[in-house]
Amino acid sequence: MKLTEAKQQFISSWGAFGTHWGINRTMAQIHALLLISSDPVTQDDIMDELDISRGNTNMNIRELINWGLVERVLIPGERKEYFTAEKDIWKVVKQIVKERKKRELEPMLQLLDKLEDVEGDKRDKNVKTFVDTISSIKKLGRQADKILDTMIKAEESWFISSLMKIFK
Amino acid sequence: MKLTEAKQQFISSWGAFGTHWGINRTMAQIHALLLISSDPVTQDDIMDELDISRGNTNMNIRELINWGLVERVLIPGERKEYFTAEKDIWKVVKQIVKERKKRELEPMLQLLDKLEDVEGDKRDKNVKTFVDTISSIKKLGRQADKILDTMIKAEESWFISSLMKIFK
DNA sequence: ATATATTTTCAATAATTTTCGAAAATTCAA
DNA sequence: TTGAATTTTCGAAAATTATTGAAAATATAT
Repeated sequence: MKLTEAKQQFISSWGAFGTHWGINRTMAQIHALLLISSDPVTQDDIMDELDISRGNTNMNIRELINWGLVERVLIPGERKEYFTAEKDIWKVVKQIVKERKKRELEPMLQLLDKLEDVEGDKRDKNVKTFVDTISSIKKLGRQADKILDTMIKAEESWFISSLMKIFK
Repeated sequence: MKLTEAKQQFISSWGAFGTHWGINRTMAQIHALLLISSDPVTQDDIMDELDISRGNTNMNIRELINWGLVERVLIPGERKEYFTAEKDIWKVVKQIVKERKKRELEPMLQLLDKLEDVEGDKRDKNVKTFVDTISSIKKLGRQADKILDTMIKAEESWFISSLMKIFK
């Protein structure tokens, strides 16, 4: 397979992949493009390559910057801004985990805390099922939270080799 | 907080939560409702409770069944079908992991295999960056795949306690 | 300062996804 | 069989989300 074709396939699949994870197609495609670009690229490069409008490109680049996945690069003597993505995939994964934990897991755990002390007789089957479900979700969520914290701080080598020892 | 209010909050947040994960709101809400229902419920119960149409309810129940998260229950002497969700959250998580692994991770790994042997000179910076990125994603993906396999087969007690030992 | 290049914003539009609801199909008891 | 109860399908409508493109804002060079 030719490089050009391979690049296109990667960008397109990464985009489709993103949509399964609540990330919009364009944002994931821009990220893919930056991941496989050896040098920093400009907004116009991205527009050309992906054939999308200036506004759309700009919005999604900013969103990627918010997520901590992309950063601006200043090239001396150049007027335009350049962008580049972190290439170390372990760092990328950790960054995504960190953000999603903050945006999703933590608020969910807070809500579960509140919901768990619903008033009512625990002998009432409805109350019992509700409370039991909520607390088991919470319990698992808290454990996941701790494990993810460790992961976010860990080096890939340490983390993966620890897991591999357990899981053969 | 009253049970009714707590239930509503849980259903609504679980729905919002779902949308961050590529699951549509209604499907997640139906799942939430079933999770906290002590007894099996009918399609009409769900329609009433969530105030959604028959078609929508039916489609999403079927989708939940596809995902292996909900099952039909036959109640002797009753004409209507009843539905119920697995209440053991560890099983729910494993089932979701299993499905997403099959639907997303595995196809992605297959694609990466193909993309990795792109033709071209490895000394070309563009080729090199592409191949390096693809192979590092693949490497991490394969490791994740193995770990998830172990998890899918594991008992919660064993799995979590193993992790907790490592991660304190 | 002024002109020029570049980035950002945002209202309008387009595309996509979700939902509805009524009709068709199926199931099952009599 | 028939007919009532129930489930499923599917085209159209509604809602949501993504994208455009042009104007406004900002930054930089002359």
